[in-house]
Amino acid sequence: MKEDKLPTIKEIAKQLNVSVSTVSRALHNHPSIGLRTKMRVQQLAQQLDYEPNQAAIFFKQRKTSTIGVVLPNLKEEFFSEAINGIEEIATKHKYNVLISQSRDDTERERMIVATMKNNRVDGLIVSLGANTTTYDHFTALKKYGIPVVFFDRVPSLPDFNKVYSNMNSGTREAIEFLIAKGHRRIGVLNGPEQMRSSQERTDTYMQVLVKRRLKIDLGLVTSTDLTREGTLKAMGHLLSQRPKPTAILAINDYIALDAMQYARQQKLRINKDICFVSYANLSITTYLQTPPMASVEQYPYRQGSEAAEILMELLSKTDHDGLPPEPETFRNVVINGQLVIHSKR
Amino acid sequence: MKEDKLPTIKEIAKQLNVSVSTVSRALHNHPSIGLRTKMRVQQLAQQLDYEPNQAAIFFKQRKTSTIGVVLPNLKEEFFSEAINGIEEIATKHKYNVLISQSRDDTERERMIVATMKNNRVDGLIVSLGANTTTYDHFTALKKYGIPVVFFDRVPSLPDFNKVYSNMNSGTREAIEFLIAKGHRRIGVLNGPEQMRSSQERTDTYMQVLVKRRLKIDLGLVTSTDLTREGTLKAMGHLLSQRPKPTAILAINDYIALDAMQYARQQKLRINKDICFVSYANLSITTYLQTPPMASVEQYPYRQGSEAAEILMELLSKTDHDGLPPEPETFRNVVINGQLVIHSKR
DNA sequence: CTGTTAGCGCGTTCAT
DNA sequence: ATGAACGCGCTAACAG
Repeated sequence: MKEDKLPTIKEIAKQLNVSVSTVSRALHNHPSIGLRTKMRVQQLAQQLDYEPNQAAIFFKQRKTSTIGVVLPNLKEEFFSEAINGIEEIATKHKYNVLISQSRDDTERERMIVATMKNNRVDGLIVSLGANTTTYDHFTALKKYGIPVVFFDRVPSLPDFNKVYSNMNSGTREAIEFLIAKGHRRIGVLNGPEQMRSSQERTDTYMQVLVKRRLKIDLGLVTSTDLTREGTLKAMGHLLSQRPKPTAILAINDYIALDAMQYARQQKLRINKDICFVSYANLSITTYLQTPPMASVEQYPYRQGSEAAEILMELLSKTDHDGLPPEPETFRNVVINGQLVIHSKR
Repeated sequence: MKEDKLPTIKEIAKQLNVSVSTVSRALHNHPSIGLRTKMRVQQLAQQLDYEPNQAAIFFKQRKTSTIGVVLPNLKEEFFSEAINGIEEIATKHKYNVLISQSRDDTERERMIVATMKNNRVDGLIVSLGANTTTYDHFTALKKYGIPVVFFDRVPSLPDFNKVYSNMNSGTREAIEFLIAKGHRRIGVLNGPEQMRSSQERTDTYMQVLVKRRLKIDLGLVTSTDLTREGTLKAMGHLLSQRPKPTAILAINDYIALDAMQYARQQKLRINKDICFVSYANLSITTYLQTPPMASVEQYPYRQGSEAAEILMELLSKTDHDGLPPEPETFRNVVINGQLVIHSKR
C-alpha cells in the first residue's frame, strides 16, 4: 500500500521520455512549452498525484514560506484571537505559521527566537514577554535578513516595526467614564513598569485626574507581574489605602478577574462597593454575573492581521532583493482602543 | 551590517583548507577525526556563528523535524493547554510544531491536512472537527508514511492511534453525584451524535439511571452542534420538559456557560433551581460566582503530551526504516476523567 | 584519519 | 520547443 517514493519531476520525465526541465516548465505553464507536451505532463502529474516537494523548493529558494509567531501564551483569548488574524493573512499568502510560547520568560523567548532563526523562518511576529527589556535577540535577526513585526506588547524603542493599541484614548475614556459615575478614588492595577502600555496608562491616568482637578494619590497606582500572586498582592495594597478606592482600572480582563475574586473575598460587592474597568474585552467576561463595568477593546484579531500584513509586505520586498538601501524605515501602526460598556449601573 | 551569506560548511572548509566532509564530521563529533582538526573546525564554526541550514538537512534527510497539529480552535483553554503538552514533548525531541485550526469545519480540516502533507510534516496530531465523520483525508496519509495520532476528539473507528478521556467513569461519577444530591430529573446536553464522546456519555447516563432505578426520559437527552445558538436551542428544549430537569450534564464548560446564561435568563437560579455539571474543568470557571457544581477533569496537558509521545515513538521507528511489516498495531490510550467538585451546595 | 564524490528535488541558465 | 548541466548545503558511501 505504502508507495515508498513520492513522485518527482524526474519520475514524470522518465515516464514521458522528456527532460526534467520540460516537466518543470510544463508544470509552471511556461510559455515556451508545446501545448501537447504540456498536457501530457500535467495529466500524468495529476494522475501520479504529484506534489512538488516543498522542502526542496525551500532549500533552493532559500526561503521557507514559514513565519514564526512568538507570544507569551495561547491561553489568553487575546492571543489566540490574534493568531486567527495572523493565520488568515498568512494562509492567504501561502505561508505556514510556526507558533511558540515564551510564557513570559525572557530566556525562553531567546531560545525560541534562536531556534526559529535556525529553522530559517522568513519572518517573525512577536508579542513580548512581560519581563523582556532587552531586544538584542531581535536586533540580531537583522543581519540575517529576518524581518520582525511586534504587536500588542511591543518594545518601547522606536526602531522596530509595531502594531499596538495605544492606551491613551481608551484609558481617557475609561477614567472619564468612572468619574462620570461619581468615582473619585480610582486605583490602577498596572502591569510591570517596563511594559510600554503600563507607562502610557499611568500617564493618561494622571493627565485626566489633573484635568478634572482630582487629587492624585500615588498609593493608588500599583503594578502586578501578571501572576495571580502578584495581582493579589497588588490588590492587597490598593485596598489598604484610605479611603479605599471605589473603582479599579486593571491592565486586562484576566487580571481583573483575579482582582475581583480578591475583592469578593474581602467582602466587597463587585459593581457596588467597588467597580472594575479593564482592557481586552474578552468574551468570557460576558459569562460573568458581574463582569467589569467596561472594557477597552483591543482588537486582537486586527492587531494580528495587521502585523501579518506588514510582515508579508516586508517579505515581498526582500524577495526581489534589489533592495535599494533605504534609510531603514519602520512601520508603526497604532490602533485606538474603544471603551465598551458592559454594565450600566 | 547585513552579511549576505550565512556561513556554510563549505566556507569553513575553504578557510581551513580541509574538505567539507571533514568539517561535517568534526561538527558532529565523528570519532574518526583528529582532535586537532576537530578543535580548529569547531572553533572557527563558533567564531563564524555557523548554524547548519536546517532546510538543507531536512531536504537531505527527507524529514522536516516538524509535526503538524490540527485542532478545532485555540480559543478553548482545553486545546491551548493540550498544545502546551504537545510543545513540551516536541521541543524535547527537537521537533517544530505547526499549528492550524479547523474551526470545526471538515472542509477546512481537509485543506489543512493537505497542506501539511505537502509541506512534508513528519507526523500529525489531530483533534477532530465536531462534524467530521469521514476519515479518508487521514487514511490517505498512510501511503505517504505520515503517522497520525488523534487526541480527545478521536475517530470512532478502531484503526487509528488515539489518546482520549473515556466518558464512562467520569460520567458515572457525575450522575451518581447528582443523584446523591437528590436530583431525579437530570438533563443531558450532549455534543453532535457523531462524536464518540457523545455516545459514550449517553450510554453511561442510561446505565446509571437503570442501575439506580430512575425513570428514563429521552426528552431529557439532547444535543448541541457546539455553537452558541445550538446550545441555546437545546436548552430551550430541555427546559420545556415537564417536570423540568433540576440538573444538567453539559458536554463541556463552555457549553455549560452558554447554558447557564440561558437558564439565568429564564429566571432560574444557578445551583439552586438548576445545577450544572460539565467536562473539562477549565480554570475560567473558578472565576465564576456560580461555577458548575462539578466538572469531569479531562487532563488536556496530559492528553497532548501522551499523543506527542506516541507520535515521537512512531517517528523514531520510521527512522530506521528497516520497518518489519508488523501487523499494523494501533495505540489506544484511555485516560479516566475524574470528577472534581466545585460547589458543595 | 581525511578527501572525493554523488545525490537529495527543483528551478534556471545556456545551449541547441 | 526542448534538453543538458549546474548548484543550493549537507550527509554518507567509498577511496585512499
